[in-house]
Amino acid sequence: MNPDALAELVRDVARDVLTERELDLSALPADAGVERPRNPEHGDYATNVALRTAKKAGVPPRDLATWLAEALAARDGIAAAEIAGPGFINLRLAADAQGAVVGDVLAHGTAFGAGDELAGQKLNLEFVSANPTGPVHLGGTRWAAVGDALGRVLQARGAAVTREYYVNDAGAQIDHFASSLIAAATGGPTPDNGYGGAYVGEIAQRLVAANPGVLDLPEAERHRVFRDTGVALMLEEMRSSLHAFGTDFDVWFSELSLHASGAVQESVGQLKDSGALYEKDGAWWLRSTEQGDDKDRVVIKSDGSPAYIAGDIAYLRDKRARGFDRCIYMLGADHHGYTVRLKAVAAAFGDDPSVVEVLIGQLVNLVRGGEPVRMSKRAGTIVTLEDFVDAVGVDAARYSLVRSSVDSTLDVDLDVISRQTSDNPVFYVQYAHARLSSLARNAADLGLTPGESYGLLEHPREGDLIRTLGGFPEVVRSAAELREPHRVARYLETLASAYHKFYDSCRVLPMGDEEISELHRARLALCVAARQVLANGLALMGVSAPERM
RNA sequence: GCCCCCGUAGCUCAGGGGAUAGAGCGUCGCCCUCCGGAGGCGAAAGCGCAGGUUCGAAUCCUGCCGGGGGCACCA
Repeated sequence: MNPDALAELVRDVARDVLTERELDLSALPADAGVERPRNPEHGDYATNVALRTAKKAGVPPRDLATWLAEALAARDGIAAAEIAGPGFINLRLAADAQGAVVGDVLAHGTAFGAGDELAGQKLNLEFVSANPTGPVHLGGTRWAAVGDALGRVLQARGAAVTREYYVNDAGAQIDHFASSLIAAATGGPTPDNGYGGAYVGEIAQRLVAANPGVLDLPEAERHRVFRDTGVALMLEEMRSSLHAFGTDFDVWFSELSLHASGAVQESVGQLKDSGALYEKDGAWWLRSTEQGDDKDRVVIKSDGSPAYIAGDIAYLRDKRARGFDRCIYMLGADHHGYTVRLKAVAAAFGDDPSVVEVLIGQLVNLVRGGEPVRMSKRAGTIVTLEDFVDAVGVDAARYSLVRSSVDSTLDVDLDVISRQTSDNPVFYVQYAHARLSSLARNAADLGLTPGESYGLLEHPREGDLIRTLGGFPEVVRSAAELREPHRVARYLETLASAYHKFYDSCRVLPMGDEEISELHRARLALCVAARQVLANGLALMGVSAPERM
């Protein structure tokens, strides 16, 4: 019996009891369920349903708990139901009922943990979207890991996900980038507001090599070639480093294309016509204060040119036209003020602002030997995605970024992560998987095959492991609902721990010439299930599940 | 001044109103006659402060203190 089934049973019994006692059925919370108590003495599962229902039903919690416990104890699969404290009911499952979870895992395989509550939802996930004026740095890397993992989690629960990268290839920064490339190609000094990293020289060199004679073009023409080709080369580099990182985008959306196609003009015109924008001081304004902004924002400047947000207006309209139910934006903390503006854009189109969902990720701080490392794209003293991966590898890099809530600023100590020791919890989780893989190989050598006598799995640590496995689908479900993929990472650490503890106490393979028993076979099944769930969880984070380490 | 995030063990971080607040690393002490010791067992050590809501608050609300990040007719 998995937690869902048990919760269903509890609600079922509660309805029976309330009906029988002629109490108010609506007192029962719809989400009444079970939880795993911290203290093992409190049973396999516990429910607070009596506490939550008693007041509204008008009966003392302990009385209600008593009735519920009696009724629960009589049900199949429940070995014991005891009242504790103010009205908790502590439940113990029969070993065979609980062990059936192992069979569930084996039956579902890679699909264990998947669900369908998001089926039919079309979600657009926009993340990274770093300016194509330099390599992806650490902040973008955090989103590359978290955004991709979130996409995997959402897909696992049934959503249709499009990963999208908004390319800011219009605007002054791009011109500064082009000027910097020209300066590098001609041996001139890096211009003010320009970019001076080593990568600028490399790209300039490649650009000139691929376009002989480009330096002899008239200035405007030369600038255009450097800008367009430079951005293309830069993007190709970013795309390939993101790919190596395990993050691939379905759509690379050009900001410039929105201007070139007239989409900006059209969408702004639409909002002018509908009265969503108003004119003041020669400019056109978005009523962002209606969504809580400090002040309204300019969409069309008084000189007639579009402000940055005009692109966002066209872009959101485009996304909605492509049929996305939700547009999720993942932004750095330095852009948090943008949240209300984007919601205001949705509202301007007459949409519910909740179609725009903005996730704010706090910044990643770099530390080296306790000293903070300053990041500056222009000075070239940045730590890039590639630097990070070179230092610790893709798995450790992704895992260390995904395992924490994006609400937390993250301190990454380069000295620590460069050591490549087992400081990182990813090794703990991967090791469990490797150990289980090894066990599977040994079992195969011995001719041991998984068995289904799950009722034999009565050791406390077998029970812990089984219950942990049973909790996986709910973890994935909540990670998707809350947009918090780090929950999966934390779960995996718990699972790895439960497995190691089990393995320390319970012998799986027959010793010496011991005969193969049903217990051996049931334990092997449990191990296969544990390995499956570890692999499924690691896959959700885009981290490999090694057979050997 | 206004807005967002954070404040939990020595460090980095978990903890969706529930019982005795957890993990990794670090410190100290244990455990290998065969399945991977990259493991297990034990010890020391913590919710910034003050109110409020609740049967029950690390969690929700308010205020204060401390840290980080934002507040453009820039992009």
